[in-house]
Amino acid sequence: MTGPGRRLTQQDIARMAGVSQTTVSLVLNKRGDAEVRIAPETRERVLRVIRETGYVADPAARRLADGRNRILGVFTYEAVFPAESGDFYHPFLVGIEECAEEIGCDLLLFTSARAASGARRQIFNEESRVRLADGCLLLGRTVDSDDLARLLSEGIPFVSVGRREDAGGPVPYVGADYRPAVSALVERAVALGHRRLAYVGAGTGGESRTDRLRGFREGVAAFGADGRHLPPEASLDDLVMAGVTAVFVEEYADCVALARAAGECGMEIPRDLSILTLGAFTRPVQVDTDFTGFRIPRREMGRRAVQLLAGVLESGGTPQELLPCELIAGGTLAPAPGM
Amino acid sequence: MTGPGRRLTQQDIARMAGVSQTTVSLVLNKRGDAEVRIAPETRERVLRVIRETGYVADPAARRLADGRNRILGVFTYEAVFPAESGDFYHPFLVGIEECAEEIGCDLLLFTSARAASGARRQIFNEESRVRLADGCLLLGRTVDSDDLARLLSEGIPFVSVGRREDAGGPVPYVGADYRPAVSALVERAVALGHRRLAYVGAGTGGESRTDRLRGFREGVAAFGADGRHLPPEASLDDLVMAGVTAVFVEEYADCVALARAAGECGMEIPRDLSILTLGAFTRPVQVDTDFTGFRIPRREMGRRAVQLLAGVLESGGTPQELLPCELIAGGTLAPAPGM
DNA sequence: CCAAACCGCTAATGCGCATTATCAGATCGT
DNA sequence: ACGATCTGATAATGCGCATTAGCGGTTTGG
Repeated sequence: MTGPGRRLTQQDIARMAGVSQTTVSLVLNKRGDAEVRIAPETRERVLRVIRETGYVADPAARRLADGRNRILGVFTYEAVFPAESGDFYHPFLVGIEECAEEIGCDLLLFTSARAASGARRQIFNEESRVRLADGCLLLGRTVDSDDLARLLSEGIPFVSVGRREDAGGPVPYVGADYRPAVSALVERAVALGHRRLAYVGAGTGGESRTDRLRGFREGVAAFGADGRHLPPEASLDDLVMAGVTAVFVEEYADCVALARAAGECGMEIPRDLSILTLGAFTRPVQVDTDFTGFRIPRREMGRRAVQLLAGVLESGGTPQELLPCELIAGGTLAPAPGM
Repeated sequence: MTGPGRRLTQQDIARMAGVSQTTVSLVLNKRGDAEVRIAPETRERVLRVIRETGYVADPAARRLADGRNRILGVFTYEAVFPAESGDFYHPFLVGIEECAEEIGCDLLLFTSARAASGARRQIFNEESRVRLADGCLLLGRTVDSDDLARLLSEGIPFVSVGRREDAGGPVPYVGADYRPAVSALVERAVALGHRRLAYVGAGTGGESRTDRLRGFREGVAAFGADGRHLPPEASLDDLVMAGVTAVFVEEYADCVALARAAGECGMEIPRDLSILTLGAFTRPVQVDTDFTGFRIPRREMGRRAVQLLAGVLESGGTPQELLPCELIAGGTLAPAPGM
């Protein structure tokens, strides 16, 4: 095909086709424009040369000239590919990739964004390549609010995967709708006779946690039950002492630990205690216990985030969307003891 | 920080610091150069403005001017994030991301490279953004040899993850060293008294398969046994009839199927038949048995590929490297019946 | 019959940066 | 005191592309 020499430019193509660089550019971009006309014959000639040489425009130059790239940046605060982070990002990425492919965009993963000290990643570091992308997707359990503010003030199009509070202005996001999901779980528990419920977990440290706790409280209020909030380190004893019959556990890991502790005390789940998880179901089938809870629509969130970002790029706006969580019946919710 | 207006350029910084754009650029790049001198005072003044404004250079312009980006392209022939492809790419990506982060590079995933018809991806499509990256990593069970040839002839730095035969020239790669691994498994089997061995699988269609088969044949020759090659669709009966006592199965899925079939016939693994897996994942499957075989060092391959690519970018060359596979004892290899 | 519209194309310009060539002033040597 | 060297900075240029203004030449309308 082409020799090993310098890469082809539009200038080269122009020479070969006996036209100007402008014409090549026009043929390449303005397919059937009204303003500028190109004779069909000329167009064909140019296209033929392009085809024969396999010319491909330099994306950097293109970007510099017109400010577009069809590249979406993906920023995360931890490593994307989970060696140890429990496949947290993975389902999101599946959705993101699917959708990016559909709309013909490439994905730029900002893996280099570590702070020098090996601390947390940061978006606007010295060598940041954010501006190479048309827009960005933000992933992470929590996102630095200063980063959000800066993104906002710089007018960089982005969508956060996960709901975010305002940060010097409304933040575009697609999140999981935890509140009605948790509330619905509370409703089910109450319907099965549970009257003393507990939420075990921080309930703070990120919108997703506060949303869960709010959903719990709303559910308790709406369906009439006693609901208490206990810290993550709450023991099984604490629960039993308080007469709790259904526990809503924020962290999945705590959920498993609690079930194990119960087993060791001779309690049977869910006969003696109902346990509901409000956390991650990465692989429902792999797990030994089939907890009652809900599924976070991670993949759909990824897809939707790309769609929303595309929309922002097209016509601006500040989309905010919450996707429903699908309830999972599971096997750890049973009628309250004595019902 | 900065208003919502146009993004900052070096020109802006220059104005604020009362110097020329050139000076800003020099301060930014030539840290302590001998040719061009900048007064410490001036340098400080410029750096201060940069710090205060949070200026970040436009990567596209940078790239256009000096031809570097610190971006590594990642090309795959299927979707990277496996919803159904059995997590094939994932371990590679873990290693790639780790290492890219270490050397301060971002990753550009060419997700948009689908052919129009939804066919196979192709590197050099009309909108290819390969040239935005300094170099590329190629992932995939098989890689189009025309693509390789073009990559080679265009002088685009790249490293293939997986060994590749020459394609109009030697191909830089890091692969798994299947031959000694399979051969070593053969040795173990022979040491346990097995005399009639079989390789079940295509043995063609990609270097990794041919390498496995060659390793098998070499092992059989070296350690003195009867080794035959059967197609993937070979049945359990075929094996039993042939008096085979140890099967080396190329495809992991076939491995599982074979074990199941054996179980249904009342055979006990590995008492009546030893089964060894050679670890080619093409089709997803539920893992349940702990097969004897070896571990393909996928993560290490990813890491190493990035290192090699960095080396190529630095100083050229055509690295070719095979990484050892770690043998897995597993529970499906036992002494031959009657030993 | 002349001005206005149209046609197909190109020269010129700018995007933001890195780099080269050069320049004005200070310092030096003899 | 005057050319030579050194210092610290800048004007100019180019990377490859997209875009705008405008050019000769032909057709049209009144």
